[in-house]
Amino acid sequence: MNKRAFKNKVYTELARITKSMANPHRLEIIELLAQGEFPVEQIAEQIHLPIANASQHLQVLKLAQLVEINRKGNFIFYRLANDNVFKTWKALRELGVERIDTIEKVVKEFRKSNFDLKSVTIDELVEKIKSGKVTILDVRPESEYNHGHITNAISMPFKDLSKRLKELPKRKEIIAYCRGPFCVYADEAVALLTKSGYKAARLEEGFPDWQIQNLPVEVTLN
Amino acid sequence: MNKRAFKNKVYTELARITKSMANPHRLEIIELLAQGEFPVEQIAEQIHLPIANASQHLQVLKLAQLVEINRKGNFIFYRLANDNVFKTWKALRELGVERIDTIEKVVKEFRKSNFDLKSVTIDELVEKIKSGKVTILDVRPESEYNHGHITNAISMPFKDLSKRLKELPKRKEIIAYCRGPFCVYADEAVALLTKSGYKAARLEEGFPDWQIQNLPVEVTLN
DNA sequence: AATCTATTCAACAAATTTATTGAATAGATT
DNA sequence: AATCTATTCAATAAATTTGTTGAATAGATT
Repeated sequence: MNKRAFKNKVYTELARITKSMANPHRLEIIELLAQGEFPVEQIAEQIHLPIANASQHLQVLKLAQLVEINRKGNFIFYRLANDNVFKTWKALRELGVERIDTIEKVVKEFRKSNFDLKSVTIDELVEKIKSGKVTILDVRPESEYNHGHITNAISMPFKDLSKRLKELPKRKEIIAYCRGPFCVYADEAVALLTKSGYKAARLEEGFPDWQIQNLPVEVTLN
Repeated sequence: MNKRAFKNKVYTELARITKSMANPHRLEIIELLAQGEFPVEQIAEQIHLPIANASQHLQVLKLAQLVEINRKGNFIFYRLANDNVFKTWKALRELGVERIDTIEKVVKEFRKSNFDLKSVTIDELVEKIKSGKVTILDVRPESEYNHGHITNAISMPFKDLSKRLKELPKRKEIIAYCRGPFCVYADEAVALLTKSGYKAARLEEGFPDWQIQNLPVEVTLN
């Protein structure tokens, strides 16, 4: 094989992988699968897509070896093939937020007009944990919490939050987190908490960003 | 704006950026521009593309704000817009090498059948530098060396290497590097050096990978 | 073995991406 | 001001990607 044929082969393969990510629905699927494993039907529901279409996008990701499957009874669960998939999505996400004004603007405007709330970085949360006085709240659906969460975080899915407010301490600051920087559960939770007299802020990023930094996590066994 | 409209907007924008990278020629252009800035004609020549076609690909990257231009006299020089572009390319590259058997296999086979040589990682090179006994050889074209190189590296573009072999010490180990893991200059250099009785190995990755880790670099002023 | 059901497949039209060609343009240089 | 030239644009055909529909399938469950 000559030099040019070698390069063509390598870059064509890399473009193939890049293409498999280059679609809004597939990026959203990747972000979702960073939370754990899900059957097609749940993925389709989360992403607001017809099942057959979600399945097609999943085939694309599977063919590119970015996701793997795991059959349990009647259901086929999809999951990310490994950490590098999330790392690449994270790099793309950060590139987009930094480079494309539209994204930063849309995120800020959405947050501001709908919530206007405070947020903390992962580093800031680490400091708060060291100093002790903080309650960490996981507002994702319970199955995602069970699959992995920040050590000592309390699970309180957003849909249950209003009923379970009393369980939370009034004095300690509450940091709510969810799937990632574009996940709205944490915004909604902080808005509700603040309105109800709690001191609360959201974590800017999500659980997978915490996990990839090798910060302490727990898994719920069953 | 509601939740779904917000997410659609964000993921569509991120997919737009991803699409702008999702092409073999554009990935190769990004890797080249990680070495410095180049006019269209040089880019086209390096990538083996008609100029009009290279220009079109550059427009795609410019529209996505991944590259910027800089006019000098009659020429328009293209460069990466910032570090995150290289970081994302690096993430994609590592994902590809790890996930896609074809890539690893092609790289290994190409190296083995053509050269069968040794290589060292960036961490290993750092150790070798500490212990003193190593010569670092930059075999990229001189303009790329001038734009930025590993501190204390000697510039000896591969095309001049055979004439200038005598300038190199026989006893010290020589580590040659070039643009990145798919760049062949370093392989060719190590093959020639080894054949001529020098002790040589290539750096697995390239100068931009060194630079992004904040390891010591120099720029040639003029 | 028959049934059930989550998922995939197949086929199609619409939209997008790509390479090629030759002409147009912007902005230096003379 | 005229010329030169590196780069971009415009137009086209071919190839690829996308969403939709309804049927097919594989593998549990009964």
